[in-house]
Amino acid sequence: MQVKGEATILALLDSHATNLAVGRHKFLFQEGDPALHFYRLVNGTVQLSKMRINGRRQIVRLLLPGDLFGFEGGQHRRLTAECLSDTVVSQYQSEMLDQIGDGVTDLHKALMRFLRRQLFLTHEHTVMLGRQTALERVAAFLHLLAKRKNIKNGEILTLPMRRRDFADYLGLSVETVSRMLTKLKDAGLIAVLKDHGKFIIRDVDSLEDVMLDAKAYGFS
Amino acid sequence: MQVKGEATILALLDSHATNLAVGRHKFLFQEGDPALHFYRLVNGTVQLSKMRINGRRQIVRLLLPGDLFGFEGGQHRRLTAECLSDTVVSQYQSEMLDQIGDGVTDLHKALMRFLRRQLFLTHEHTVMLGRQTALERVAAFLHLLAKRKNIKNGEILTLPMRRRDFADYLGLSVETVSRMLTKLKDAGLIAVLKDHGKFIIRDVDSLEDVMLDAKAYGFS
DNA sequence: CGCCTCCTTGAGTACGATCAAAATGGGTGG
DNA sequence: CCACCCATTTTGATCGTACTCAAGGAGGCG
Repeated sequence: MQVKGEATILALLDSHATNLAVGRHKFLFQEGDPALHFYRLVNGTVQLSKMRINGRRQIVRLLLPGDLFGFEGGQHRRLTAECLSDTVVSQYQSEMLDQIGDGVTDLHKALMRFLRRQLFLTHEHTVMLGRQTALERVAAFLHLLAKRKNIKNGEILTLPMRRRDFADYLGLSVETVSRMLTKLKDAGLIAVLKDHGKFIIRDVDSLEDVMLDAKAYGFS
Repeated sequence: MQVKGEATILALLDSHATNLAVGRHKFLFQEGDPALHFYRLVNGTVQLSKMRINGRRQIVRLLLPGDLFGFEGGQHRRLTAECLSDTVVSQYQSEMLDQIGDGVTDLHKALMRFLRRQLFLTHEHTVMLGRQTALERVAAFLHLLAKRKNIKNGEILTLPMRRRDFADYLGLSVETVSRMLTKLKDAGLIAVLKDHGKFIIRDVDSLEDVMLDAKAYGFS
């Protein structure tokens, strides 16, 4: 079933494909590039990675022949695609994702957009777990929720999770989460209310700084 | 644009929706359940998690109102969805994902399936980075590639990555990867060839055991 | 042959986990 | 309303895993 599906993709796409040969250690695209195409890996190996400000890198996906990639969403690349070996890819216009099939409903387009966004968000999570310290993770989580819930400095962030859930999201122990919250509290970036699920966000921007590089911000 | 997209989803889906109210700490579904529906979170907070054999848990996604979930793919749930607060969700038949829009092409269906599979794979990666030891990660990576490339005991696994890439995929340092490979070599599960990109896989099943729980297998 | 890159091994350190105990708070029943 | 109990969080002490820094080996290529 899966195989049949992939064969179908191949057949339908091939009439619109441009084939590219790319050398070892060459980049197909890099973070920030405009996202004009998506790809199908024909031969070779490609890795998708993200680079953090402090130079630490996380590879979020390893691609083998048959894999599609480069449609993670958005106008610009949020990932870097590097060829690990001499590689052949088929290249397609990104617009095809919306155009193919005249009867494609808005619903389907929206679902696709949603899935692509999920993929992006999961990649962010991957980077966090692979390449951020405990303090950076806790700061990143609070920052994420503050942004998503549009919470300004001085306002209350409510999240109904217990510390156990908090820890299991961040890949840490309960105790470490608690300690990092205390650190952020002592630094004046948040206040922890008696109701343990509520925090006052005192300084969103500093949370972002800590999230990006706790050491550069001045923590230990 | 994003907002408009989501509003469109809402409007189109609502005619087919069943609304559910679910209490705090109740499960919407658990790993292994048949996957008959997908959902839209109307109110409350839901978390998607995976439990490892040794009892360690990783939350792979936190859902807020407006988020869609439950279409990660496959016949059975690979995630557990737990309500963190009293929650309202709209429930839809999974079949709608394939049926809606008569003009939906095989290409679009295949792309959707592919995206859903990617999401699943990324979740696996997330669990690895959040809740597996260095040795378990290295074993898991070799096991993954051996399976994917259909390599049997005694055969050669070629991966054109350098140790740097290996490490950045696993969220480890180069030195740690090297040490863990040596451990696996000393235990007789692999052999490391002079050409550093090639390994002989000596015992796929044991690699899987180590990947699942290195301590239970007998390491350190 | 010699240089350069990559990998491995070694020594010491540090971050976060684990184990243990104290503090805080919520809920229940008297 | 208060006293008690239980669950949860915080804090403390110790331990262990993986990181960092450093040196040594092994291949590849000119």
